[in-house]
Amino acid sequence: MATIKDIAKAAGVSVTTVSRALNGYSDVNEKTRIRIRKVADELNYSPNAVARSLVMSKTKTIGLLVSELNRSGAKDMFMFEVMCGINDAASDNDYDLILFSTNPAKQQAKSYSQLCRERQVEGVIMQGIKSHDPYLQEIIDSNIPCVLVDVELEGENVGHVTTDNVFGSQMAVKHLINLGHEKIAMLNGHDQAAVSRKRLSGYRKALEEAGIPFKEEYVMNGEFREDQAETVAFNFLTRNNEVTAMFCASDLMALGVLRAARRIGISVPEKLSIVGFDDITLAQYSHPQLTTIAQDKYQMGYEAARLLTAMLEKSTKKRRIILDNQLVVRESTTQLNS
Amino acid sequence: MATIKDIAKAAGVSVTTVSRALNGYSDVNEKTRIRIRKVADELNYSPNAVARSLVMSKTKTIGLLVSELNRSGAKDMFMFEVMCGINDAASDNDYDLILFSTNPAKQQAKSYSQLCRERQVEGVIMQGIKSHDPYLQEIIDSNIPCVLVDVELEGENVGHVTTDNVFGSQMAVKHLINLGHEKIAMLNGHDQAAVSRKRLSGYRKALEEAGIPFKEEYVMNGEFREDQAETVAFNFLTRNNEVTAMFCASDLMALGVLRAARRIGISVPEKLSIVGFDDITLAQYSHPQLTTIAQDKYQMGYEAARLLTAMLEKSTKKRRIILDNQLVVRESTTQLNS
DNA sequence: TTGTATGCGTTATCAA
DNA sequence: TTGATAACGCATACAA
Repeated sequence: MATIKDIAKAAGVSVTTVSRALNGYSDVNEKTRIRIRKVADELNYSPNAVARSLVMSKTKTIGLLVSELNRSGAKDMFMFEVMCGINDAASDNDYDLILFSTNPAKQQAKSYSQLCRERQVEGVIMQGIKSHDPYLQEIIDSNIPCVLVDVELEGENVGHVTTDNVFGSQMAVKHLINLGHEKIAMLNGHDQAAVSRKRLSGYRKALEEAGIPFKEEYVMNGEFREDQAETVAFNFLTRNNEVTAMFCASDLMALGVLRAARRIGISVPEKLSIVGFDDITLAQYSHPQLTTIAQDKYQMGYEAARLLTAMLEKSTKKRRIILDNQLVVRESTTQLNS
Repeated sequence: MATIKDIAKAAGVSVTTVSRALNGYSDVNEKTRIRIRKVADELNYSPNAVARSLVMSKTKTIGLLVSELNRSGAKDMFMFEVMCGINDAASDNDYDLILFSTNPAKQQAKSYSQLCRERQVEGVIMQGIKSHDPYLQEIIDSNIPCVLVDVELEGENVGHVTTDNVFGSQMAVKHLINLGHEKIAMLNGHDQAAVSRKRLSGYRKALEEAGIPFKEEYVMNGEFREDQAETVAFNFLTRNNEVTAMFCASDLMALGVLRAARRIGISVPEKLSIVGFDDITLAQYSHPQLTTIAQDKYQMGYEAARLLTAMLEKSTKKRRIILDNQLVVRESTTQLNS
C-alpha cells in the first residue's frame, strides 16, 4: 500500500508537502499540488485513517452500543429501523459506525469507558438499555459524549432522544374514550422501563380528563413480550369481562392480547377494542390490523446521531429531543355499542 | 488518558517492560508484572487500539458492507437477522465490526478498496449486493479477504455463504406436487439475483422429476417486492385461473400474492396454494400463515463471519458454505381437490 | 529480566 | 511555498 512517503519520493517533494497538498491546504503551489495528486492517483493511494486518528486524536467514529443485539429483537423491527436512521445521519456527518453489542457477561469483563477508549470512539449512541443497567452510571461519569435512545438521561456529555410517550398514550386512551369506552385496561411493559412509566401516566391523564376513575386493578405488566402479554391478558380478560378496551404499551403485546381474546372467544374489535404502541410492521399484517401509536423509529435514530455529532462539534447546547407520535387508526378499535 | 508511558514512569520501569508485562509475555519478572498491573489499574489504563493497529498493521476489524441499509429492507428482517449472526461470530472471534453502508452515489465517490484501506479493515462481509454491482469486480481484484452472503463468488480471497436454493425450491414445488397440484406457477425475483436463477432451476427440476412440463408463461418476476408481486400476480391469476398453486421466491412476494388472491376472490389455500421462501417473521402472522422454505438467516451471518475469520487466520481453504433449508408447512397450502 | 532505539503513517510546528 | 523534525501510543529487534 502506498503511503505519503512513497508519493513524496515519486514526486520529488517532502512528506509535509504531500500531506498539505492532499488535504487542500492553501499554502502549496498549484502546480505541485496537481503533480502530487497525479502521483497519488497513479499509486492508487488512500490515506490511512488509523495513522491519522493516532496523530489527530480524532477517529471520526461513533460507537453504536446495542444491548443484546439478537434475534429476539427481530420481531419488532424497532432496533433495526433506529439503526438505519443512525447510520444515515452518521454517514451524512462523515462519521463511521462501530458496532458494540453487549450483554451482561461482556459488561462484566469490560467497562463502558474501557470499551470506548480502546477503540477511541468519539461518541456513543446507546439503544435497548434498561434503566437499571450498570453502564448507565458509567455513562454519566464518563466524559465521552453519549446519546441515549428512550432513556431520559441528561448531562454535560449525555443527551437523549425519545418520543412524547405521555401524550402518545393520552392520544391512544382518548381515542378509546371518544369511541365511548370507559372500562379501559392497560397492559404495560415493566417498571424498569422509563417509557412504561410515561405511558402509564398518559393513560391516567386521559382517564382523569374524561372523569373516569383510575383503577389499579386495570393495569398489568406484560414485560413487552408477546407470550407474556397473552398469558396476562388471558387471565385478566376471563376475570374482567366488563372491560371493553385495552391500551397496550407495545404492538407486540397487543398481538398477544389479540391471541388471548381469540382463545377466550372475545371478538376484536366488536367486544374488545385494542390500541398498541410503536407501529411495527406486524401491526399492518395482523387480523384485525392494529390501531396504534406510531413512533418514527428511523427518525429517532437519525436525530440521535445528529444530536451526537452536534455535541461532538460543540455546536449545540441541546441535550434532549422529543419527537411527536401519531395515532394510526386501523381495525382493532371501534365504537362501543352498549 | 493514561498511556504505557505514564505507567512506566509511575512504576519506575521502561515502556518496553510495561508493554510486555501487560501483554502477558513470559520474560518479565512476576513481581514487576504484578506491580505494573497494579499501577495500570490505578491509572485506569486501557490500551489504545488505534496505536496498536498502526504498529501491528492489524486492526482486528471487519467491515460490514451493506448495500442500501434502509427502511425498505425492514419488512423482511433478513438483513437484521444475518447481521445478528455476523455480530455474534465476529465477537466470538474477537473482531469488531465497522458498518459501511453504501449506495450508488457513495460507490461513485469511493472505490471498494479505498473504503477498506482507509479504515484498514482486515476483511469484509458483504450483504444485499446485486450480481451486477460494480463493487463485485473490485472485490475479486482486491487482495483483501471478503465473504459474500448469497452471491456465489469464489477465489483466493473471496468466499461466500448461501443456502441450498435449488434444493429448497425443489422441496417447495415437490410439496405442492405431493398435494396433487400440477398447474404450478412461479413468481420469481429478478434476473440479476443469483438466488433467483437457482430457485428457478429448482422449480424446473421438481417439475421435471414429476413429469410435469415446464411452461415459460407460468414464470414471472416480482422484483422481490410485495407491491410488485401483487400487481403481477393479480394480472396473472385473472388470466390463468387453471393455476392451482404458486411458488414464490420470497415470503414478501407471497404476501403480495395473498393480497392479489383476496382481491380477485380466490381463497387461499382452498383454490390456490402458496409457498413462500425465507420464513420471515411476517410469515407466521399472515392469514393464512405461509407455508414456506425456511432459511436460517442468523446462521448464515454466523457462518459468514466464521468463514471470514478463518480466512484471515489462514486456517482454512474452504471458500463456500451452503446451509440447508427447511420446508415449513403452515396454512397456505393444501391438498388439491379436483 | 530489563532497557534503548526504531518505526508504523500521518499531521503539526517551526524554520528556511 | 517548501522541508526537516517531532509527535501520537504502541510493539519489537537488539543490546545489556
